Amino acid sequence: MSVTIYDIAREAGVGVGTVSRVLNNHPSVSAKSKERVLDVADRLQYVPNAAAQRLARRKSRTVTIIMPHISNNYFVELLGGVQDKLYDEDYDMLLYGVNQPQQLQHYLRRAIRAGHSDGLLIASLDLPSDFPDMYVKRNFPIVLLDRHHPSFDCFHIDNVSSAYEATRYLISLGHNAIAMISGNNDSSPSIQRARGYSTAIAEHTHVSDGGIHHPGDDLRNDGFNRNAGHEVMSRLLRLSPAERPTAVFAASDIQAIGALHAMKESGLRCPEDISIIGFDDIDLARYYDLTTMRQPIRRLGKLGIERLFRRMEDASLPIEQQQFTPELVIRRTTAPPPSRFPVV
Amino acid sequence: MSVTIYDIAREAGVGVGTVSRVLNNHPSVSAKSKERVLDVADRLQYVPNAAAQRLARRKSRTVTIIMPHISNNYFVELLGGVQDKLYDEDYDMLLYGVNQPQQLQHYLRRAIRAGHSDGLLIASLDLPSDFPDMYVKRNFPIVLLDRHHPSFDCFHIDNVSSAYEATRYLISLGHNAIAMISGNNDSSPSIQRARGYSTAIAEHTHVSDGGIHHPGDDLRNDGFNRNAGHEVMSRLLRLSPAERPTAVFAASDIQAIGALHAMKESGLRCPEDISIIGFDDIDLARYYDLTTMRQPIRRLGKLGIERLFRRMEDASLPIEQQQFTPELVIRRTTAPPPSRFPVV
DNA sequence: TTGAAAGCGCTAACAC
DNA sequence: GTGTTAGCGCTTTCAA
Repeated sequence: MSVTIYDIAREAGVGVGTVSRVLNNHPSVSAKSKERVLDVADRLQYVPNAAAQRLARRKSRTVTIIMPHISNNYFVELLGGVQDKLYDEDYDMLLYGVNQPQQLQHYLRRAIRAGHSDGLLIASLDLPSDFPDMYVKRNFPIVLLDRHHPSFDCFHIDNVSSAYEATRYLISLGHNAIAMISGNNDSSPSIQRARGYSTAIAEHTHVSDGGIHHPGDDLRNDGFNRNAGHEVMSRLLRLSPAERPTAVFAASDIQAIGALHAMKESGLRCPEDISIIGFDDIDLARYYDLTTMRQPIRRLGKLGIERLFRRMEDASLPIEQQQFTPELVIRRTTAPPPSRFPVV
Repeated sequence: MSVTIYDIAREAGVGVGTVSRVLNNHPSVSAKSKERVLDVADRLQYVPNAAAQRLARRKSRTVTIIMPHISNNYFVELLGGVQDKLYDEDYDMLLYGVNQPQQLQHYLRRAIRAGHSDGLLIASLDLPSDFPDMYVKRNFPIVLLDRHHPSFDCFHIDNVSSAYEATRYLISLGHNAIAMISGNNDSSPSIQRARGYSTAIAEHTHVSDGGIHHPGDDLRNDGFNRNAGHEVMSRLLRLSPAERPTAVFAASDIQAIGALHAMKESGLRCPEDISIIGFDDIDLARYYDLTTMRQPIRRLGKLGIERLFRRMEDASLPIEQQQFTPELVIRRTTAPPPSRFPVV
């Protein structure tokens, strides 16, 4: 049905070896053969069969990326850092979006099949406990982003100290009734950020802890989604003004944005009534003038993919792990607290 | 190096045909063989070679998606509608993000190679003029999203009539000095929306056309970006109050938001001083209380991928083209014009 | 039901 | 330099 190198060989009066050599720019072919082959290939509109190439070369020129279901700007940015490199290297990108933990298992199995892809980038996903063993043994090139594991190359941030710093900033503004909007209780960044928050609160005894609040309804993306932020903030806003925190630390920008919407719906102003600080500095944060902790998201993506290429070349490389420290970006959703007992 | 069906066949004392049948759940195998093969496969930790399967089956179980460089919520939504279906069908998704027109050519060539993917979804991208011929002939399954072309299945919206309606709405509010913030002059939605605008203006002779203004600086994403909206609006605001339009139609929400920021910086209020209507109804629109034309983005993605699967099953299907009509969503950035000659 | 064997389309080693 | 040939690992037809 479709034209193969045998067709070209026959038409051009050469062997398939020569055709293959020409098509792959192998040096040892005469100019004459080269021209003839190229001519015929062009005339026949030859297009190589990708599956056959993969099988024969034992290389797929494809990289698999597994990340939470793309429903979120964080991943848009991460991918941005990855795509350019792939284009430069002429590699394809196979993308899996994970909704539920079970899917991760499924995708992992697919991803490491021979002939499927040559390397794997896993972002923002905790590995199943039985996973590392199996894959470390296979020695399949894997790089982790936004997560840490001793057996793999990792590029991630220090969640604990960043959350600590974010909370400290609210305290430094004079807030002494602070609460946290957290994510799902079993995602590691969520846990780590909560720990940083708690440490900061504990160190300042004059600050009352408004608690760490987990979303109940929408747990997509580990609770790092807009609905979750909206839901939790709505809960906080139902408290009496005296019980209500004057500042809130959201575990992610996208939740902070949900919280901002909840405030707006309740007729409250940010930062006049309640200050909000987020985490990540996704693109949207700028639009919302959101104070936040900036993660070098795009940079993580870029470093990760570059490392993956190096590892695909040389599987015996020593493991590389890099931790980054987010920086505080002050915008306009944080301010000193309102007086709690206004003159009547 | 890695274990093949030959290894399994040998160990299990059967032929490779039987192994293959067992692995593919072919009905005619004895329970005994089945058990033995499965046992050995499990013990040897067998994983099939994807490239070999593709070559032999002449199917890749992969769908390619080409869209503008993902930098934008629009595409997050679109992909959301696509991924679920792919998971259900157990297909892989190969994703290409296009930055510059030349990349599109490159990706198209890759995508239609045999053994690469079984179908192609192209979103929000104008096809190169020489493309259709080549691919129509090959009969490769292709579905277009957010664009129209007579030779392919298409799911898109009626840009002309929506822009017309948006403009009419401004006129109905009493505005008679209106301008448009447009995108890059060679993207088709940009052109179509400008046409709808012009038609509406032309039909109302008492309305003075403030012109169609294209961004000069930032042409990313066809000019559908925040900077572009900001830049153009700033230009309009430098006009004297008498020359200034009282209402503006922005070709996209994201530009409208840039325009809103420009107004704020100039100390002007929306809608009191100038009304603004956007286009798309992205997530942010709600937050900014932006009046806009709502596109069924997620739905387009879902319909597109479903159609693609049907076409992959049956390439001889007649072409299906569906055009949707965005709906007007009235929020709070539009109002009747201020009196143009206020009493001093 | 099952084994043998012929592809799928390409690469690469080998001999000339 | 170039043709021939043996894989790559799997599916599927054909006989038995």
